[in-house]
Parts: sequence; C-alpha cells; structure tokens
Amino acid sequence: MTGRTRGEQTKAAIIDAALALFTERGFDATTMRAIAESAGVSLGNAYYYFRSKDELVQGFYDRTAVEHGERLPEVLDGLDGLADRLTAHLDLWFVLMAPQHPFAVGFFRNAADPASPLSPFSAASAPARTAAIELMELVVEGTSPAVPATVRAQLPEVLWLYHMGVVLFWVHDRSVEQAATRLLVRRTAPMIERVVALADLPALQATIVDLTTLLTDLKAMAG
Amino acid sequence: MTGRTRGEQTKAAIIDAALALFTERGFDATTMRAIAESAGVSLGNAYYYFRSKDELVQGFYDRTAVEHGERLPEVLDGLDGLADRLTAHLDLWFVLMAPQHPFAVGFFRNAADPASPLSPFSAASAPARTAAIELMELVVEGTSPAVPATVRAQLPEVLWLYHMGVVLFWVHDRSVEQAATRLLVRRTAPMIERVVALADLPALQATIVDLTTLLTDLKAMAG
DNA sequence: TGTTCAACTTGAACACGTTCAACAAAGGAG
DNA sequence: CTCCTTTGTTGAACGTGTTCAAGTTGAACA
Repeated sequence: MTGRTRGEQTKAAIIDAALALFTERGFDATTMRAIAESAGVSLGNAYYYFRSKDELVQGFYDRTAVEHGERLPEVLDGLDGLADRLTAHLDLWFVLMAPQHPFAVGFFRNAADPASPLSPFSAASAPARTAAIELMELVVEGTSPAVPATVRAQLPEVLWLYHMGVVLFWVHDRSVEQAATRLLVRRTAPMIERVVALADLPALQATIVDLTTLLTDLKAMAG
Repeated sequence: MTGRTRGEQTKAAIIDAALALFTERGFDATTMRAIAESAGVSLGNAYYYFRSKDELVQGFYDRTAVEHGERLPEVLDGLDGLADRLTAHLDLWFVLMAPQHPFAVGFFRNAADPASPLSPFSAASAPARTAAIELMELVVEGTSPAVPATVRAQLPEVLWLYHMGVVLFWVHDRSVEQAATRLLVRRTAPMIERVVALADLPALQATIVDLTTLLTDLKAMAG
C-alpha cells in the first residue's frame, strides 16, 4: 500500500485523507484545504499530484475497479446462466461501491460531462473502459447454454452499456441501501437472457442486424 | 415578453443577458458578474431572482418547453404512424435546442445530480415532467393504427423515458449538428413502433407484465 | 398628504477550487 | 566536493459562485 518513493507515499496519504473525509462529510462539504491539512501537506502539494478535486476521486474508483476484477471469478464460480452471472457481476459492483454511494453523485456529476476525462466514454478513460468490457467478456464466456453466435461478438460491449445504464440509475437511487437498483437488475437480467436466447430466431434477424449496424454507425460517428 | 411589473422586467433582462453570453462564450466562461453587468443590474440582484447559476439556465429551458408544446400540433399534423409522430416530436426538440447544444453540458452536468431541483426526476421539476409526458400523450393519441390497449396507458411515460435517454445521448453527441442523435432516433423509433404493434401477441404478455410491474415497483420505491 | 411595508436592489465579504513563482531536497555526473 | 537536474513542496494570490445586512423604491392605505 505505501509506495517506496516519497512521492508515492504523499500521494497515498492524500487519497486516504480524501476518502476518509468524503465518507465522513460528503463530496461538496469536503474542501481541498481540509484534505491537504488532514494529509499533512500543503494545499498546493495536493494539486501537484491531482490536477483537480475530481481527479482525486478517480483515484479510489480505480482502486475499486481493480478489486472488482480480482474478486469477479470467485463470485461467478458455479454459475451457468447468463442472468445469474450478470447479476452476480453487478451485485459485486454494488457491494464494493456501497460505501461510496453517499458522495457518488458529486463524482458522477462531472463524469456526465463528456469533455471531462472522467466520462466513461472519453479517450482518457479508454483503458478503464476496455478493462470493464473485458470483465463482461468473462461473464459471457462461461455461460451455458452458450450465447448464440449471432450476438456473441457484440454482447460484452452491449452488456457494458447496460452496466453504465444501471450505474446511472444507481446514482439516482435514493431507496434504502439502493434496493431499487438491485430490484432493477434482478428483473432485467432474466429479460436479457431471454432475449439473447432468442437471437437465432429468423423472425428477429432483421432487428438484430438493425441494432448492430446502428451501434457500429454510431461508434463511427463518435470518432 | 416583457412583464408588467418591475421584477418581471428585471428577471427577463437577466435571462436574456445570460442566454446571449452563454451562447457567445459557453457556460463555464460566463460569470455571474458578467451576466449581471450585461443586464444592467448588480450581482446580488441576479441572486434575488435565481438561487444559482444553474437555476438561471432552467429559465430558458422552460421557455423552450413552452414553445415545444405550442408548435408540436403543427409538426404532427398529417402523420399517422407512431414512429413518424415520435420522430417529428423529437426532431422539433432538436431544432429548438440546437442553439443551446454547445453549453448544454454545463446545464446537464447539474441535472444529473438527483438532489438538484434541475433533475428531471426531482419533485421540483414535477410540473415540467408532467407537461412533457402530456406532449407524449399527444403523440400517442393520434396514431393510426391505434396502440394496443395492453400498453396504451403506460406508453406516454415510457416514451418520455426514451426521450430522456435520447437527451442524454444528445448531450454527449459531438458529431456535426448532432447527426448521430438524429440517426439514433430515425433507427430506434421504427423499432419501438414494431414492438408496440406486437404488444398483443400472447407470447409477449409475460414480458410486458414484467416490465409494467417493474416500472410501478420502482416508482413506488422512489418515493 | 404622510405612513407603512413588501418588493426590490446593492456591493462588500466569504469560502472555495485552482494557479503559480519561488524554494528545498535528493541524487547523480564531473 | 561542486554543479545540475529532477522531484517534491510551499503559501500567497486570483477569480469564481454565493450570501447577507443594509439600503431604496413605490404602491396601497389612512
């Protein structure tokens, strides 16, 4: 945890102080001055390591993403159906993120700005995005019965989009312990499994082709 | 346009000044001091009429919503299919909003905060939300063939959710003149029409019931 | 007319995020 | 050792959104 060099230690101290204060007081009520003081460094020093208050938050969201990847295999173990695996994946995310829900809004407010490097669609977060889609690949990979070939290639990315939608809902979820979001996933994941299972039906081919070409077209225009 | 009372005139002057400056320089680059000066009032006076810089933006989004409602009947006139009517509705929205796209991000960043009164789901924006759903009712009302009874009641609100999703996409859309969003609507609106037309199929009843109960359950938890 | 009071207006002051020029420490290269 | 570069650190200062106690205006009433 504590890095070798002086810089790494200072950086970790700042993240730790920020995490503690955000959890205690919330995002907006925590000032950069308080973080710096609590970490035992000067105000300017905090800005030497983090370009902004938001980038500071990115620090422990990255930590959480790493932990998510590490613990995913164990929660997927023994699960076959796509709905079960998808639900397990998201449930793990909820467990890891729950402590940060109170101030998640302060973070996602800026992530909603596409110009911000914190946006999940920005170029700056491409590595994180690829890693997240990679996790979805892991979810899809182990399903049985296997996913129809028609949608197999696109599925991980589509599920990642679904994940982003769920996160958006989660951020807005004011129910106790985000029960509404859990309900949403428990109900929609089986629907996704059902639709995916039907992907090879001739009657659906036209719609599936429509959707996949739409996705590629939109991605092309985004560049 | 210019209200009778002194207060209404001042308020309109502030909105006009803000709109001009936002369009010229963007949201972040426009300071409250510049707005006040341009409107010929003091800084504190601007805060007498608008609790915050964001609430100021709400002002002309409300204006646009009114115009949207006024001009909707004329663009719907002569259109029968649900997809056509839905597309016309959203296209009108795009036309009205296009000038404000450059700084829309600055606005939606805060609308993404559910605690903010600007959030489309907040209690504070309930009137605007109801009005928007009312417009969707107008879209659905005139369709021929008529919408299956199975989904008729829920449809306007579901379409409003679809609208909100499209807006989210639009805000992030960096393609020239938001062509990607237009493409998205042109492709997805027919899909919606197709799915709605099939709503009476016995095979889909289970899924439709699932979806509607999910919606009511979630709305119940949101309170 | 004079009085009252809510609506309106002011600008100084505050706290915040962020920047920056200056300085210190550490670690080689000669 | 001396010099130089990289890395780390500082706190004052800037511009911002927002607040507030204090003032002004003007219409309604006596």
